[in-house]
Amino acid sequence: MATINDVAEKAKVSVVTVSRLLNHPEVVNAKSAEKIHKAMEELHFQPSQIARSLAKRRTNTLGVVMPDVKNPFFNKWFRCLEEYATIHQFSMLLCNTDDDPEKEMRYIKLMQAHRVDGIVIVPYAKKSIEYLIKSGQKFVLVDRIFKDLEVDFVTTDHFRGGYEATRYLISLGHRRIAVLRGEGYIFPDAERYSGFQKAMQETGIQIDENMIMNCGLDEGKAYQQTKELMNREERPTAVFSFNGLMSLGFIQAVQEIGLSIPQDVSLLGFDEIQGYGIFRPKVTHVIQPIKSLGEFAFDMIAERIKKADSVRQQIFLKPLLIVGDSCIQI
Amino acid sequence: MATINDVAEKAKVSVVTVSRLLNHPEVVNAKSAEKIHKAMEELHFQPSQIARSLAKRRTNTLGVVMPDVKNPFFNKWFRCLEEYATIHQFSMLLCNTDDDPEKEMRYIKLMQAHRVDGIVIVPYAKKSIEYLIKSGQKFVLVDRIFKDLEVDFVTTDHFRGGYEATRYLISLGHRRIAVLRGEGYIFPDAERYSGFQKAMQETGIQIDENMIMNCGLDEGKAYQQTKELMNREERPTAVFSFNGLMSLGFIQAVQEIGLSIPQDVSLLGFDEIQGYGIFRPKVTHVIQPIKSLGEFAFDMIAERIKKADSVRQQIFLKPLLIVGDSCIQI
DNA sequence: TATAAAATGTTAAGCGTTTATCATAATTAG
DNA sequence: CTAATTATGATAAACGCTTAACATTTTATA
Repeated sequence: MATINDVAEKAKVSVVTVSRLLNHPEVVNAKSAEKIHKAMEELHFQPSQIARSLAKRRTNTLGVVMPDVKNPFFNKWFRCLEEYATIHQFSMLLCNTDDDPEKEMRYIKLMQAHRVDGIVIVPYAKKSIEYLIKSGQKFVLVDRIFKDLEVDFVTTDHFRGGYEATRYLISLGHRRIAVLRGEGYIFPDAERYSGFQKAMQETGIQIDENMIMNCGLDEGKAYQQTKELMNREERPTAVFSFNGLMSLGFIQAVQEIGLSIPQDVSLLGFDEIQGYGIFRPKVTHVIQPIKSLGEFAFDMIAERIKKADSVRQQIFLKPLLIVGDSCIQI
Repeated sequence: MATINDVAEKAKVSVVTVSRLLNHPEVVNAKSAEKIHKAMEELHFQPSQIARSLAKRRTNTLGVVMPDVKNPFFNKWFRCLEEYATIHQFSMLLCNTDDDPEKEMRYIKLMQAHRVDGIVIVPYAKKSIEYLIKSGQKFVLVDRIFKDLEVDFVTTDHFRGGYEATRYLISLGHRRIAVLRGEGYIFPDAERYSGFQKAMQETGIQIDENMIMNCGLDEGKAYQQTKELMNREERPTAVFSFNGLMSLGFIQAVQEIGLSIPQDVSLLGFDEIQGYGIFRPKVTHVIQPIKSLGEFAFDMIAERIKKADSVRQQIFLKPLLIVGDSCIQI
């Protein structure tokens, strides 16, 4: 591949002028610029980001470390981040940890070896974050945070999401509310649950611990738990499901049992279901401002890259309750 | 961040020895190796991939250019590729084209600027591939190919998938078979349809063009088309849906109309449905060897990187028909 | 202990850029 | 036409590593 020298030669200017055009186009005059551009075209020249990175100590690339792009929430978020970052001339190195602490650590170090300018991470282990801090790495946390760590982050206000959803169910007259939740020690899940608790307490409703179902992460577990739950003598009148996949498992199980939503049980879900647009009844659900989660994440890391000592930012974004037809007044 | 010089100094060896350890560990003896490793640890040293890349003219990174990670098929594939590539010490720069030719072109050039060792691409525009060829870029095509282009590729044998699925439906006695297809000019879709045609012709069944429904890409269109299709006087006895999202749209529409699968209509889908594991009836579907698509893609590009003149590889992988309960004999 | 082999060091160039400094040339203004 | 501006050039060092060639030291072997 052609180098800057080849371009200079072909355009009959010095390499310095070419470099100037690349980095400070305003200081080279129109004629030269044109000659150089022409030479670049002809040679299919693309300045080596590698060499530039080395010289400028800036790679213009971001490391994105997340649990799993297969997860619909994360892949939507990633796309938003990518789109926004691309506009700002950043590329992304992507890796998936599967919530495995060792992978997470390994990948973080890999990103550092690549000298990414910053890391955007949806973390799993606190230890990883402590390492990031102590190694002086610039980074921002997304979605999952650690309350006692003084770092930049942007996340949905999961507590509020859980709270408002629950209040909504209560306002419809529901008292026996079941919860399909995931890994309780992960921030979003824990917060949503706290929100749920608060709403229940505030309104003086006793939480029935037997109706708090732990469903891991996938729809299979939620499906099984639902079968068990809905075949009890005393069924819940409403179910609050903590993510889209669980909602799916719930719906399927309920259908098989021969019950219907919302006549027999109301459903309120967190996040969307893949292909949800056509589901009937439309499920009432809490959505997260995914686009903003991507854009804030970028803005924050960009800011931090610009000045290491810029003020710390901790942003909680408001979730939104989308009312469908899956919850009824009782 | 510490450099190789700092390490050398701390370990009281020359930089060359450190470099040797990094690149040809077999030539440095155990004691020195240990000293150096210790120094690296203490300094949190990570060799700069940037500097290494520049010196070695090798980045050990792959550019992955694909339509959209949000697509369940692609994100599964990407994960397989990532996992396998990581084992072989490759990192991945990822970008999504949304099947926009201009984005595709821009991203390809971006990858080149980053001097990726190779590009793995699920292409959209033929023009992009022609550019790749003429610029001497090393690359492999995945899933979507151009038959008249002499390049490395790995893809599912979509023709065979379409053919075998159709033969299966025919073997169950179906004659009025409808197809929910997507963008016909994209290779997989076109091939699946050709396979369908061949099977129909071979068995002397007339294709009813009115039952070939174009559904774009999303479940919404498939949903609408299904509603139209299934409300006709003469309904198909079976439907062959070309992807998971469409199957979803179909299922929902059929349910709403009040028909059931497979009693009123059989369904055979290509690819899986998100959360399909719990769907009842289990839908009969053709699956692609996603893992192999990832691993072959990597092996091929790795081979090509090793020797530019290695023999061209064009691989068609066998799809697999998974029989569920969504198709019945009539 | 002499000799061969293995490990390390020294030096230097190179990868493709950027950037600073200073000098010179071209253009514009007065 | 001269002085002030503006644009370019020449030169060189730097970014952090690799690699080759050769010299020297250390270790193992006979």
